[in-house]
Amino acid sequence: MTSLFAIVDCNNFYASCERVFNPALNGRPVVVLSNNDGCIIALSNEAKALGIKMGTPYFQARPQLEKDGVAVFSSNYELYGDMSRRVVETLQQFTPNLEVYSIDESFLDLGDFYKIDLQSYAKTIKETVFQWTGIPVAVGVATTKTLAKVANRLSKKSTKADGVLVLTDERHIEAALKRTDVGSVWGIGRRYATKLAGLGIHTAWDLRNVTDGFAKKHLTVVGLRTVKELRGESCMELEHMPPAKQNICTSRSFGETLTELTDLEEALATHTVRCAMKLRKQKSCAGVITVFLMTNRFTEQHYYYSRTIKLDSPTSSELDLLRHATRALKQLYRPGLQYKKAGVIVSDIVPANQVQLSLLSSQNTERDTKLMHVLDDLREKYGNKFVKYGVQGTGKKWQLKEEHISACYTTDLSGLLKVG
DNA sequence: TCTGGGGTCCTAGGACCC
DNA sequence: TCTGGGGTCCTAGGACCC
Repeated sequence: MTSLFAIVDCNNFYASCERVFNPALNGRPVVVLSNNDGCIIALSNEAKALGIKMGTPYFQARPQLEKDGVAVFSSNYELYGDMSRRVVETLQQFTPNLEVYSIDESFLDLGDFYKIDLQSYAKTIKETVFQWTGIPVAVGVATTKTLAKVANRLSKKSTKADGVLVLTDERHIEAALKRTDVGSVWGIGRRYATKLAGLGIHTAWDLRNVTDGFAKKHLTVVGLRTVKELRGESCMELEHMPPAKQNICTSRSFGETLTELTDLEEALATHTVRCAMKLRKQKSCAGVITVFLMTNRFTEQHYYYSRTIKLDSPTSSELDLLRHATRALKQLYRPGLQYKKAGVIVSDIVPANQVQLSLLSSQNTERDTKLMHVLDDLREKYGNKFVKYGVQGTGKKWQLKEEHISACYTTDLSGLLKVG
């Protein structure tokens, strides 16, 4: 029984989301910026054609963006998250065996679909998603996830394929792998690509033909799996239910550099609350909390300052976590430093129902748990800003720079009032 | 002046134990 | 002077993904 996977990948996802609600942008170059309007993280095809590169700092690209009339957006994750959900719901019409791999990619298990015409089936998926959501996607089909990724990538490059490529024929696979740089293979990053080039491996086809021993020696067991997948031997299963996260991190750069303890406290308190909410959402508790502060990593050698605290017993209460985060911050803080970013990481994560309570704290814990339920419900109904702590402050100073944010078309009803 | 955020997995080496 | 060997746990660092 051979496996069969499709990967559905949204084209230039964030840029496409902006377009869905602003059709005047069709045919125009569009870019989307990272948090704080820092870097370019998404480009429409027209923007790519202008030679603009992913990851370029906004301030560097700005002259060209203005000259070429590129539409620029701050990232709007509320909008992208909602559009992502719509795409997934559409895909679920095709199969329940689906893995949401990232905000803009899903794997579909087509294990039993060999008998059907895969080419026209994949085309139907693509057309349906566009019809229902307005998001253009590309579909790659193959016997392993890694080969499906290759197919997906090539489907976007060929006008003949037009966003749909089924890669099951051995001759086609060979041709496809010969046309794929080794660095474009899923699992081979920049470092490995450079290393492999030094060893005479330049294409995906070269990589497919190395020995197992070579792969393991130079790329570890992870790379060996990639090589096997290129040969058509499926080593990566579909993951229906993503496992609970083992670390959860919430961090942001500040809109401007901060020096005062109280400003840092406000920012960190907000990150801590969000971290606790993520923790509770996956029904976990954390045994360790780390607070970090960063100064300018581009100009200073020592820019990362962190403090890790082991908790008496794992918790998901933001009251507990706030107390420890504040204590850690006070130990970390040095007057006179120009801080650019702060964050909270919780780790040593265990399922909430497995937490052993220490006898002394159990009464508090029970009360906290009830309180957290109430807070989560209120935030669900009225939004995150509805319930805030004094220590979170007004946030004016540290909040993100978002000079080009679009409206939350899909979730924000107040937008309708403004228009009407 | 400006340069994102949030994750995973593997390996090597040191600490520690018997 | 000499100072085994094997197992486990933890951490830091390095690689990758979107």
